[in-house]
Amino acid sequence: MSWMFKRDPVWKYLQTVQYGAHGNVSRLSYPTFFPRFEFQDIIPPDDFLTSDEELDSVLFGTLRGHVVGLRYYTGVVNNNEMVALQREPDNPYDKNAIKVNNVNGNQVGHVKKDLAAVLAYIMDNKLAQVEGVVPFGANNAFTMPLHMAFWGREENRKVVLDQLKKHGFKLIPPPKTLGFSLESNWGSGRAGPSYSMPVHAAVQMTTEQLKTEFDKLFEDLKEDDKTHEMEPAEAIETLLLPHQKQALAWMVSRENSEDLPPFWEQRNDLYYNTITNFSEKDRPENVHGGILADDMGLGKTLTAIAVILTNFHDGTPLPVERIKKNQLKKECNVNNDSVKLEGNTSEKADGLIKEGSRCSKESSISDIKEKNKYPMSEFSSSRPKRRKTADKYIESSDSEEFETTELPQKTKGKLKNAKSETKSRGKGLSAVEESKKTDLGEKPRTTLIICPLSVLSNWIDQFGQHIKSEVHLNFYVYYGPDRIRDPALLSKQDIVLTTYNILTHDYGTKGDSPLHSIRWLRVILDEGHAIRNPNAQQTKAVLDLEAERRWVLTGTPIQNSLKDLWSLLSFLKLKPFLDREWWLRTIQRPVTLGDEGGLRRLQSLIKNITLRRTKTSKVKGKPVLELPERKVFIQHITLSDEERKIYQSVKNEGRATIGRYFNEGTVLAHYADVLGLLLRLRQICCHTHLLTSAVSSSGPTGNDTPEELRKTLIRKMKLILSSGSDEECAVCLDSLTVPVITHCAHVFCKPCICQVIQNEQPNAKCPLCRNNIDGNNLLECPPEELASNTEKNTNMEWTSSSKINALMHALIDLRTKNPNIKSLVVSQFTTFLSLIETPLKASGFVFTRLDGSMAQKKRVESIQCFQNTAAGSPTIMLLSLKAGGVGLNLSAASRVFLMDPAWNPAAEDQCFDRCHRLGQKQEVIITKFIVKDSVEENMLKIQNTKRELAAGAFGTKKPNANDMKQAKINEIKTLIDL
DNA sequence: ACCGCCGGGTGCC
DNA sequence: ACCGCCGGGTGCC
Repeated sequence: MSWMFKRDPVWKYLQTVQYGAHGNVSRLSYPTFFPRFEFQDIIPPDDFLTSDEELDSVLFGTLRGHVVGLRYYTGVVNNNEMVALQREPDNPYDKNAIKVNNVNGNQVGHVKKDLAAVLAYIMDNKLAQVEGVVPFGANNAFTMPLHMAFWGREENRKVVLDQLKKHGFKLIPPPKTLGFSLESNWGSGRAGPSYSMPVHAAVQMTTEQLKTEFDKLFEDLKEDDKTHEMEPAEAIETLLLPHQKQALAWMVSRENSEDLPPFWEQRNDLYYNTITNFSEKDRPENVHGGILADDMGLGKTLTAIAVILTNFHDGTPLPVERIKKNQLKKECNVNNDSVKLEGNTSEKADGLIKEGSRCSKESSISDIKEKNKYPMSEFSSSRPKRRKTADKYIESSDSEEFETTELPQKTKGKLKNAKSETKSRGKGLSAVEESKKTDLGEKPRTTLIICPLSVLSNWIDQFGQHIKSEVHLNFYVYYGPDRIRDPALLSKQDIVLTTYNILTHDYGTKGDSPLHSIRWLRVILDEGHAIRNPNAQQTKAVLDLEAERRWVLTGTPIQNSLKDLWSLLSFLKLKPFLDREWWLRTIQRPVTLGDEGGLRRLQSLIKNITLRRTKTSKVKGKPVLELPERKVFIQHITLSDEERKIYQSVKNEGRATIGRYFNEGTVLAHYADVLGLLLRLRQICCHTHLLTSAVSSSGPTGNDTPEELRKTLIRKMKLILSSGSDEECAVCLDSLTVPVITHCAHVFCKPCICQVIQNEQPNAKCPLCRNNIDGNNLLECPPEELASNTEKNTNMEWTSSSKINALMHALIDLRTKNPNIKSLVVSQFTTFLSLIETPLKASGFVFTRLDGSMAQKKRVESIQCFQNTAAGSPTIMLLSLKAGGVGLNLSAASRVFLMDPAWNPAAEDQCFDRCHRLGQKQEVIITKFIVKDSVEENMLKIQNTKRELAAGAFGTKKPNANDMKQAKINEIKTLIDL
């Protein structure tokens, strides 16, 4: 190994945390100040992730020391290169030992032991984060100087200084200007060039400036490499819009690019990282991928499909022409195989081929739906019929035969096996291609797409829609209990589609994850923000995938926090950010502290690897998308006297209680009760019958007996589940499946939390609050109780409500004016939707329904039924606010009736966008029903505050626990007019 | 000389 | 390490 003598003093940051090469991951966990359920309703969960402990750090000062024992280790460093200090408590010679590693994680040496003695104490007790830079790293045989900066919370400053003093060390105080951007003017020795102080002192930008700067990050469409357009492969049937062609060109160029990754340059025969001053002989791989962060509805799925087919192999598209030419021949092959299959296998295989040769789009879709309708095997019993067939199929076919899902095609679709497909394509290829194929045994050829379950069917549909019918792709939907777990066969596919849950589940079952034993050509994460929680098993499962090209598609990018961006970067495997320390030192902290250099780096990073267009972005002066207008109307509702009476009595009673909490200063401790009251009020605004299903708030509980505790926890869980918030599991970040509550009152999916407990045993901790948890202490929601609640309602004699009257009036009016217009009727309360069914039926409306409780198969049916524009198709969809994912397309509707306001305006907007999206031809009119003089009006106020907050939320220091507490208390006051 | 000084051996934690 | 430190050899000027 060798190293450089010269380097630019570009960014000499002396800031870090003492994470080791792979970090102290538990510090990434959510802050623990409050139980999660207290906030989830009003402050979006993202905020939990952003008030980071590191951001509270201040610079205590710097210190000089020495790295010793260089000759025993291979790690080398340049002058002025950043190094990581890592505790090594198990060192047999000194329990205080501290390793010094270079950016690559190779050990350079140790901190000299007298200094290590005090540093170990500071690091072990997390009194400060110690970060190192080696001013003269090059050409040292035995020792080298080390500069350290100590960062920590203000309250720890004194103890750190005292400790150091006790051992005879004294920190050099930080320059008064600002701590974060420390110019290292410690040069002038013999080992390297000297550095002058920077001409300009570090500048701290104002919040305003920061925000403006951040906005600029994405406004760089004018760059050449992003305005270039590219025609998709011939195999793509759909015409791409200009912005999609731009994305295609950019993505293909990124995949094929041989450029160095951002912040790397070649210097002589070495590759040099300009941020950390690290250099090495091996050329760092560029990310053959990136982040496509276009707004929802700009066609990310189509763009991704175009990339797959256009940059199919070695930078060339899927050869459509040959396939066309050989169409006849191919049919022959298929038939041959069919004969062969018939000989040794079941009627199923026979059916596959027969069906394949002349099946309609419908039958093809239905077959895919067949495959996709089961949830993960763990969560539901498999369907015996199907399983039997598949088993038989696998058994009878030695090993080669493989069930491949053909895409739904407009004209025809096929189901056949991979073997026949490989053969037929082989014959269609040129000699060159053919020869490649033989040694292609090792060469990855398969694209893996991972998406949330909610958009799985969307991907299948879109492949069907956008690819010409004569094109044949080996496409396998790796989903359902019968999924074939054979890496050899999966790696012969062109495309494998699966969900995060399947991936995570397979990953959890050790040694049995075919997806992890394959080197993929390309991995595409749809809705990539799903991996924002670095602790989640799901994230680990994703990060462990091997791939040459990596893409993240996300409609809700980086907006939330820099942390999210780091998750994505670690998936993209962009050096040196795989290790969070370098990310924190060089970008996250500088940016959050308002440092210009940090922002510059962030900018060039984002410019390099992401493409983002919003609905209002322009291509050649024209908006990317010309969507019809969207109008939001608020219709005020006056409650009937009877409703008002009930409302007031509940409100007065609740206000008295909560007023008491305010006086006692225990509002937040009784947050569940506050939520309960608000929930009841919101329900009354919709329909008084909803009230009966509300969980009655029992008084203060001594909850000493286990049974009492159990009841309290179950009550809390039910409240959380029924309060209309989009409670998600903090482990998988997906909707809760089989919700369970821990003794520390946090709700997770049962499978997720069980996994966590298993992994961390014997000392498993709650991912949210780090309290100890025990698999035996998880409480499930008794399903019969949930069921009885809904039954109670259905047994009640139906009556209308002011809101229902208003809705029906509007719907009937609309039908009179234009019977073809379709509407979404949206509520957070599914029981309310049920109540609405009665008058809809009575008035002769054809309607369908979509809510979270429906099985995947029923959802898909419901969506297709509604999207169908044929006469007699439903004109109304009853939609629960959070049903379906971002990808849900309900563009057949042009009216939305929002029956009750949501806490989070973003949730409402997302819901509106399900019909106000690509494909919408009509003006979209949204009506929000808001009860006058009620909690609903107050919710609107809070929504506005939130919108303002979200607009200016980036980059600055996040509110701390106290700020949040105060904000919360203010919200409660607003909500119940206190 | 229970010192100083010399010079060889030696070297992370 | 062109150092520091150790410990043995040595001892007026």
